[in-house]
Amino acid sequence: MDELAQSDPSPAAETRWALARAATLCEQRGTRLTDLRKRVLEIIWSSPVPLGAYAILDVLRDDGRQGAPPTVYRALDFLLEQGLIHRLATLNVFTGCRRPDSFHGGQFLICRDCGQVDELNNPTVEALLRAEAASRRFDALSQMIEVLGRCPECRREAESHAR
Amino acid sequence: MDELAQSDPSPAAETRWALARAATLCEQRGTRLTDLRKRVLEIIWSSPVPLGAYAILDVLRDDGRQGAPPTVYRALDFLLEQGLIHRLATLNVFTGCRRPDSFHGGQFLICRDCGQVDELNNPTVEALLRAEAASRRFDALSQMIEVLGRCPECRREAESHAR
DNA sequence: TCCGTTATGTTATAAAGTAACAATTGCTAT
DNA sequence: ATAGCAATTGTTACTTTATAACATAACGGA
Repeated sequence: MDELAQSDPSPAAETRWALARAATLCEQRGTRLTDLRKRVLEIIWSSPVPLGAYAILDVLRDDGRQGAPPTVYRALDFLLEQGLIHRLATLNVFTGCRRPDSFHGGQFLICRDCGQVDELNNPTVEALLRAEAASRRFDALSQMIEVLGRCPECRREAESHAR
Repeated sequence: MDELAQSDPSPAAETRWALARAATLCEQRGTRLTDLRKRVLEIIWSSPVPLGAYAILDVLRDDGRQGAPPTVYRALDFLLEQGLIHRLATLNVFTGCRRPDSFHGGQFLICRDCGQVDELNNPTVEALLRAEAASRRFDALSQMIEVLGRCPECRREAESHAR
């Protein structure tokens, strides 16, 4: 199992899957998924929308844990390095990665209204961009694709209000 | 003329082209390219690398102009709305748009080392992403693609140092 | 020329991210 | 087991990026 199934599992099941997968991957790689890092990953997966660093920090504090910004940012850096989360630069938020086994560029649909995110996986797009880079002798290290717009629910919502 | 020629004009010529094009477009659209907005656009085009808002503000102050952050951000908002510049979210910087006539998503190669930026224009990628969005009933408003890596010069540089 | 709209000036503050150093934890080799 | 080293976390202070709110000025049509 290296990809989260598309069968729309419950959020709690997704979170369990992500944590278990992360633990396995870190063990294989000889990196340490500490309590703090695991908790940050859990917080990210437990949220229906991507969270900013300070929102994560608030949850940690609610846990009763001590913490300052560097606490969160260091955990986030680790999770990013391990490919367990993505950072959405246009919104300064973080979201769990659904295919943490293969390092890959992020492809996201981001709802401008509700903040929900859908992760795409279009290998053709990735290949085309790699080819564009190569043709310009550019050494591509990472790809980030962020499509901003409106998710189906918010779209329906907006249309019903318009009437 | 609706696209900056690929024949590698001088930076000064590029800047002149961009300012003239912007003036025409704004007139056509009935929007006002004021002195401040024009100057900010000129500052952006005159720089070999994309600039952050505060770097632009520094130049404005060197001009002898009064100014605070909102001064710059408002001008930038206008230029973004008009499609005259792009914002590179991963770096919090702004760069001139080479095809300001057609609103379009940005596709960029960004050099991690020197900060230089190359704007791509791959309609296939754009169409594929639009199709992905549509198949999920997602209403796509804008696409942002940022490929981070190393430009040919910095690549050569790095390789020569490695020896 | 008056008036409403749009743009800019100004002050203050919010939000996001990092530097630097101290304290702690965990692992390894004796 | 334990000394010593490396990795992680705690803590303080700060930098950078961005916006809110309100005052002033410029512009453009009745």
